[in-house]
Amino acid sequence: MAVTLNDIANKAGVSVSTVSRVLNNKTKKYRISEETESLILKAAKKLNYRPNQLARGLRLKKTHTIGLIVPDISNPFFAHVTRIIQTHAYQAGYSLIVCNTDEDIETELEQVELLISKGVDGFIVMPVGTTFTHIKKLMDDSVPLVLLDRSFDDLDTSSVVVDNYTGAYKATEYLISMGHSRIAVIQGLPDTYTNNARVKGYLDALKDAGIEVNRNYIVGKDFRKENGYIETKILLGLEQPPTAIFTTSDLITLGALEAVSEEKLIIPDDISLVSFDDVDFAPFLFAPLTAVRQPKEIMGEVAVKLLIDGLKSKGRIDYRKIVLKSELVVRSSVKKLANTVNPAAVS
Amino acid sequence: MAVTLNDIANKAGVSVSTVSRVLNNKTKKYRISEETESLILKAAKKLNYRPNQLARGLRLKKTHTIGLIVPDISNPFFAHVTRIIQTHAYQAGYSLIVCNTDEDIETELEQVELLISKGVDGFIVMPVGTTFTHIKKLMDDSVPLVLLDRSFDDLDTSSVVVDNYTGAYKATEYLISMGHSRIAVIQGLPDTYTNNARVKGYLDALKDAGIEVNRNYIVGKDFRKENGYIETKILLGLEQPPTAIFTTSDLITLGALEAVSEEKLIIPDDISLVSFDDVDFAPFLFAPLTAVRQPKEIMGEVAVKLLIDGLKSKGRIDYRKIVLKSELVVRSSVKKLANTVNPAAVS
DNA sequence: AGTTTCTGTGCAAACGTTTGCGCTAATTTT
DNA sequence: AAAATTAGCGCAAACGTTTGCACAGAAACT
Repeated sequence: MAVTLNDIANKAGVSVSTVSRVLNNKTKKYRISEETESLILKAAKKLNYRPNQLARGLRLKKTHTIGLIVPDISNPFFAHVTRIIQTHAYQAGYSLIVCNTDEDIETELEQVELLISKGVDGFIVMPVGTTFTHIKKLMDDSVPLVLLDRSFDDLDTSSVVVDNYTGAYKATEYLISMGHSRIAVIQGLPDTYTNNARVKGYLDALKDAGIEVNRNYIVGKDFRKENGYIETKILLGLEQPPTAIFTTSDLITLGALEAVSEEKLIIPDDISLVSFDDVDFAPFLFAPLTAVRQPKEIMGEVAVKLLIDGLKSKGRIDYRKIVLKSELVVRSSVKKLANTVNPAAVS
Repeated sequence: MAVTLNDIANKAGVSVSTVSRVLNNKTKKYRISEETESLILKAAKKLNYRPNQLARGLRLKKTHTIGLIVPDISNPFFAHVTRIIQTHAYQAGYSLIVCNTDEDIETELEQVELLISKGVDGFIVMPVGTTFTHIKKLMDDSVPLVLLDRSFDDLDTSSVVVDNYTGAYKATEYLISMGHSRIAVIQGLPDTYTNNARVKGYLDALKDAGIEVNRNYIVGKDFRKENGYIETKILLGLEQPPTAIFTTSDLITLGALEAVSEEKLIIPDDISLVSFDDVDFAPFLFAPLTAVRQPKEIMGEVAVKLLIDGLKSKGRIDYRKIVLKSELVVRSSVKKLANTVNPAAVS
C-alpha cells in the first residue's frame, strides 16, 4: 500500500501535522525544530513517500492539472499545439488532461463537465461551434479559462487566436494576383470561428477584386481529410471547374491532394492550390505548397501563460484577447495565369 | 461553490448516505423507497449536482483516469496513436493524462511518479531507453501497465509493439533488390527498443545479402527532424556517399528531405529513400515515399483494451505481448540501379 | 401477543491531506 | 519568584465521498 503521512509520523514519533508542515516547508512558520525536521525528512526519504494528490486536491481545491479540450488531436496542427501546451504546462508545474471532442458540441459539453468533476484548475479549450452556453457556465463558476484558436467575439474571456480573416484574404488575393478568378474554397466545419473568418476573408478578397462569387465554388463541411477528398472530386467534375482551390485546413488539403492525384491532374499545371496550415512536409510535396502558416508555438505558449496568470491572480482577472498574425508562405502550388484578369469575363 | 451530496441531502430532507446510494444506483441493494429516490433525483437535477471525483477517487482508490506517457506528441506517429488511445479510453469511460518525456529518462521517471501521485488507475507508456527500473517499480506497486511501441523483452508485462525488425529488414532488402549496396541508415535514439530492432533488421538484411557494412553509413542519434537533416548532410558529403538512405522515423525523413532539397538533389534520381512510419502526405511528396507502415489504429486500440482488461480483472493479470505486423508500402522514392549487385564491388 | 423478518434509512468511520487553534514546557522578563 | 513570552508540537475539523453496521418501525409469522 502507498505510504502516507501517518506512516512517516509513526516512524518519526511525531504527529501527522508536523510531518505535513515539514514536507511543505512550513517549518519557520510553525517553528519546527531542526532536529525533528531532519528526522521527518529522513523517514520520508526512507519510506519513499509520495503525496497523495487526490487528498491534497480535495483539501486544497487545487489539483495542478489543467484540462485541454481539442477537436482532433490527430490533426497535425492541433497535435503540434498540444505538444507546445504540454511542455509549457509541465514547466509551470501543471499536468494536462487531454480531451478530444471530434468537433461534437455534445461531447465537448460532457468533457467540460467531466474535467470540472476531476477538479482541474483551469481550461484551455478550442471550442466547436458558435454557441457557448456551456463555456459561459464555466465562467460563471469562475473556472479560469482561455480559448485557443477559436474564440467567441462576444464572450468576455481570454483567448488567443490567429488572424484567420487576413490570412484567408491574403491567400485569395494572392491567387487573384496570379490571374485566377475561378477560385473555389473548401471550408471546414461551418459555424466554427476559424472557418467563418477564413471564408469571410476569401469572400471579401473576391469582392474587393470585383470577382463575382460562384455559389458552387463554396463547398465543404468539416476539417477532415474525407471532406477535402469528396469536395475536390466534385469541384473538378463541375462543367466549369475552378482553376484554383483554397483549402481551409491541412487535412482538407490532404484529401484534395488525393482527389487531384486520382484524377491524374498536376498541381499547379491543371489546378492551383493554396492551403491553410503549413504542414512540415509542405515544401517537399510534388508541388511545394503555398500556405498560410500559423504561429503554433506562440499560440500554445501564450495560451498557457494567460491561463497560468489567471490561475495565480486570485482576484478578478482582466481578460485578454490576443490575435496573432498569420503569414502566407509562397511556394509553387499556384500557376500564373495569362494576365487577363477581367472581372467581366466571369459570368 | 460546488454543490455536494450534503446540499442534496438537505434539500431532500434525507441523509447523505441515502443520497449517495441513490445516485450510485444502489437503491435495490439498500432498499431505498421509490419516493425518496425520485425526491433525491429531482433535487440533484435541480441543483445541477456534479460529483467530486477527487473525493470519489480518494475514497474508492479509482480515478477512471489513465496516464499516457509518450516521447513526443508532436511527432505525427505518436500524435496519431495518442488520438486513437484517447478515443478508445474515453469510450471505456476513462480520461487521459498525457505526458511528454522528450525522450528523457529522468522526466519519464518524474512523470510516472507524478501520475501515481495523481492516482491514475493505469498506464500506457512508450518508454525511452533500455533500462526499466522505474517501470519495474510500477509493477511491484502493481499498477496496471501496458507498454506501447517499445517494450522490454525481458520484462514481464503486457506490451504491444510492431515487428520493427522485419519491417526494417524488408525495407533494406527492397533497396538491395533494387540494386543498391551503398545503403545508409539514419537511426533514431540509440538504445531504444524500436531503434535497436530497426538497425538490426537493416544490418541482418545487408549481411544476408553478403554486403559488408560500412560504419560511416550508420549514423544518427535521435528521432527528430534536426537529426535527419544533419546526418543526411554529412552522408551526402562523404567521398563515397550512399546511393540510398533508410530513415528510421518520419521526422528523420523530414530532415533528410530538407537536406536533400538543399543540396539540390533529386529523389530518387540522385539518392533513394526509404522511411519508417508512413505519413499521410507520403504519397504526395515530390518523390512519393516508399515506407514501412505501422498499424497505428490497431496499436492504440489494442493497448487500451489490454490495459482496461487489466484494470477490470482484480486478480493476477496474465501478461500479453502482442506483436503487430508492419508493411512495406512501395512507391517511387527508390531508383532501380543497374543490375550489378556484386558484393565484391563494395570495398 | 410475542417473536422473527423485512423495509427504509441514518450514523460514523474511512480515504490522506492541511491548518487554525491550543497546549505544555522552556525561556525570558520584571 | 512570579509573570509573561516563546518555542515546539499535537488535536481535531474539514474537504466530499462510500459503505458496513445499526436501528426503528412495519409486516409477517407462530
